[in-house]
Amino acid sequence: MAKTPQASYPKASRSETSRNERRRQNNRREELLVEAARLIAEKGYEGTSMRDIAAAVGMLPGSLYYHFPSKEELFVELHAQAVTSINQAVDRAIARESEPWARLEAAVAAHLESMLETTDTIAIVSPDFPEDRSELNARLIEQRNAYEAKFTRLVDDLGLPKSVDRRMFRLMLLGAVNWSPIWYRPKGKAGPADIARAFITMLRDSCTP
Amino acid sequence: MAKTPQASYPKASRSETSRNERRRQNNRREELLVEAARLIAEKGYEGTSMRDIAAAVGMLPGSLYYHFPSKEELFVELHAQAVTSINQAVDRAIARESEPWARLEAAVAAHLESMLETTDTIAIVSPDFPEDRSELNARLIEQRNAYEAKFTRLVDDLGLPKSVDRRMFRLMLLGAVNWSPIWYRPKGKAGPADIARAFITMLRDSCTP
DNA sequence: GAGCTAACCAAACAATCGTTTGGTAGACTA
DNA sequence: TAGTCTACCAAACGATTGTTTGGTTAGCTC
Repeated sequence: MAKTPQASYPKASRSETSRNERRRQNNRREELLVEAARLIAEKGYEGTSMRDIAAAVGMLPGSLYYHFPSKEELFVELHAQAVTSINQAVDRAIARESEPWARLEAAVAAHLESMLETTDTIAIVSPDFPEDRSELNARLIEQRNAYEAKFTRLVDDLGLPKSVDRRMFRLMLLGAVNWSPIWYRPKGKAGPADIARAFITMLRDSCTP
Repeated sequence: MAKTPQASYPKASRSETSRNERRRQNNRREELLVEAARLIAEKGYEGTSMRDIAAAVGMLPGSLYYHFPSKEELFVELHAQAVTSINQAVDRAIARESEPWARLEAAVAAHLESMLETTDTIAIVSPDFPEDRSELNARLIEQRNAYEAKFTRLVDDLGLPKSVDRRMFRLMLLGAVNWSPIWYRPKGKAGPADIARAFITMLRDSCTP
């Protein structure tokens, strides 16, 4: 009973024998999350019913509640998974660069790629839940805080002139990036890397000749 | 039976006497739209039921269908109203300026003010409907096309160097602007005009010293 | 092979959803 | 004053929602 692990999924067994961890356990759970992500990305949170998710994996609606205590909890876990995934992708990207502007551009490109290429992430990182579901929103925002702090650091490292508001700089860049799923078309000639380069270039270099 | 006028609301009368147009008609209809906008801005489209809207104006749920043929149609009209409102606000704003960058900044400020100050417009202009409701989305996009074309013209007038992709410029700016309701807090010291100035400054002037 | 439990099935629950149908009070027209 | 039409009320319809409850089976340990 150490610091309330709160594992909603069944524990491996009572014995702590590390042999054969997790046994046959959580088989469909991962598959469930994948299908749920796909459906929610396509039809939205409200537009996707528990029956839809269950049918996608060939289960009955009630069976979902063996794996997740509620629909909201399912989404929170989905959101956490998406944030972790993007976080890792961004970390790998900025590790390859050293120059500050190049690092920021790589981070933006990785963020864009996660949102635009892997369809599952769309509408998850940018869930735009209505305000009245405040407790849900609070948990989602908390999950994203560490991620956004990473961009604060990247912007700080740019050594911008003091006349430039660094917070506004970050909000403008991330806003433009997060909005891109709205207008992005996969068949277009501009991929994530192109968009990232264009955005960074417009901020770094002056647009007035 | 001329080209299917399809007026869902009742015609003033059979006679075409222009005296006393619209009589006492459409009394609560306007009030209905106002309350619907307020509720949808607060709880989202799916989160707002026809019963909620009816209760807000003191009517019974079924009575809404005297004014609107469906919930979707109600929203489409709401969206059209919001787009028109923003359109007019932007027009008034750019009419006061002559220098191209000042005109663009004024347009952005007006757009931001419409989204951030008048709460009714939030989540209406940026409805982010799931993809599967394609026919609804198509109609909303059509309503916004004329509005977005206005920004295309404003950007063209800037006389940007040929190295700058004007489409990307517009998408970046509008993306950053449309995302701002996510992080904007009314009690903050940066109002719509401040945000507009910051965004435009970062694009016009170089961020590298 | 007895016992246990993870991982489901089967069937319902109450609530809510958008919408329809039939009726009606009151203002207006003729 | 009779008739018409607007702007609702009253009550339901069927469908769908998230969720619960009790049973069942297959794989594991002992």
